[in-house]
Amino acid sequence: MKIDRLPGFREFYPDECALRNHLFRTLRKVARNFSFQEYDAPVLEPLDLYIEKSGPEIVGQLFNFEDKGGRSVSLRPEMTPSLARMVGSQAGSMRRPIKWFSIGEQFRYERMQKGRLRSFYQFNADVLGEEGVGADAELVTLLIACLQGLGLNESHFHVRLSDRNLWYLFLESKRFTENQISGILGVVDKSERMSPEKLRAALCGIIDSSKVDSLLENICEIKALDELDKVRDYFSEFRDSEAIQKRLENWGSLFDSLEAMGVLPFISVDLSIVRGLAYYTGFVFEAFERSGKSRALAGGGRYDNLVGKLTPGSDMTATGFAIGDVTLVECLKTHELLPKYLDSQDLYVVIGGPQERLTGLGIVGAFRKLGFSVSYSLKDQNLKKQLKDASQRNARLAIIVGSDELDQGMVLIKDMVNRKEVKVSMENLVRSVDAFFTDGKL
RNA sequence: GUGGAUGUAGCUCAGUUGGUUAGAGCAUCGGUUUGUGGUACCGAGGGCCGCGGGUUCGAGUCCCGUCUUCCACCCCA
Repeated sequence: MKIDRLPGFREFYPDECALRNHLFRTLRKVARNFSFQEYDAPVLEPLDLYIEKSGPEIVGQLFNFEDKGGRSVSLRPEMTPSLARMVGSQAGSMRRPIKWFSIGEQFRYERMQKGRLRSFYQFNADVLGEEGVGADAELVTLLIACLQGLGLNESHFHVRLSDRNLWYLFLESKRFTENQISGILGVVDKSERMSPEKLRAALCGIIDSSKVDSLLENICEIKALDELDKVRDYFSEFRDSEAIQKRLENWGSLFDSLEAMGVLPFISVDLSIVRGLAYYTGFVFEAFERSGKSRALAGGGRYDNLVGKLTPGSDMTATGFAIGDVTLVECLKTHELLPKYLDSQDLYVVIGGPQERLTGLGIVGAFRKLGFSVSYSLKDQNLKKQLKDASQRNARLAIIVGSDELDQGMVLIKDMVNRKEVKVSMENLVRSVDAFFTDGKL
């Protein structure tokens, strides 16, 4: 009986696995470069962890079930709740700021479409225990460095930066209630893909209809602010709101940091970004392809209340982001930024015939002990076949162990790229190969 | 969860208005007389035509169901 894999789950054949490892390797390197520490957490968690964070509606998107002990559990749909628990329960004893990252598989029970499967990997980076904009700047910079590390530059992507706190203060100054504010922000989040009539209708359901027109106007104005100076100008009329003025100072300070770090060209001010769920409390950002075609490459923001909510008594400010692998790989593909030879080896030992086989195996073993990646034919084959194999497996050098040369205590080293061949004695073999891999000369 | 499409060798696809043993290219493996590689030529393996029903003398082809994949909504931590 043929048994298919579960819908939305992925198998990684060697090429795809090599690609995945390339991504992870690069992201790890950049994260360490920023002195973030790697952590990991369970793949399976109590269902309540996610309900507590996001509300009961979330269960519809979870890969959840009951285990044999009758516990309601769920595969993790994201890393943040587990992170918040880990940090929260040791909060008192951890040196701050806490700069952590992880790379892990996440699961969501959803209908699949382009860029969205039921299983995917996320790179997560978070800074906890630092409330200043220094943490926000560090994360935005890290996000940009991660994408740059994979070969993307400012012509490929940008980071749209917004501020949920500024929205909140603005709407508060317009005397909307807490509930209305979160409703309005939900509408702002969808406004890009909503017709004006629907937008109006949605707002009518939340606030007094007499206020809808002026609010719609405000929303349009604010969404149009695409530079720091315009944001400053627009909100400078709120002189009486100390909070808004202080917030503008934060903006200035954040931009100064981003400029000093050399990432300002990647930043687009865009207050239409407010991110779906309500727990974000400050700066939020999403990375997009410049073309604007595909879904977000990455997203994140500040969530100062979440740790305390999940671990009462351990309040801790936090900000973080996640990069998903599916959209990222799509993006790298369209820009032809995937490495060509992910699978290759240093050496292929070509064995002339049955008489030379054991000598050849000795050479294979010796080079493997020295740390080279070495391949060879597992059965006797003629030279032609073996060289073809070596070439198709992207071996850099072939070592040809033939009877004629062996009689003189020699072997041939062949550069598989430019087809040059030299004869060296067995004693000099290791030295010659070493030399080739250090200075590229045979 | 709603709606629309899709499904034929490992991959990309042909397959006439239903009609004999279902085809091609690429890939794989073997060979072109046993010491030199991405080319050329020859050959081979490999398909319950997604699965299950139905209509028919006869179904890859038509009908229904189901699953898969894809697209749009919903949602997007």
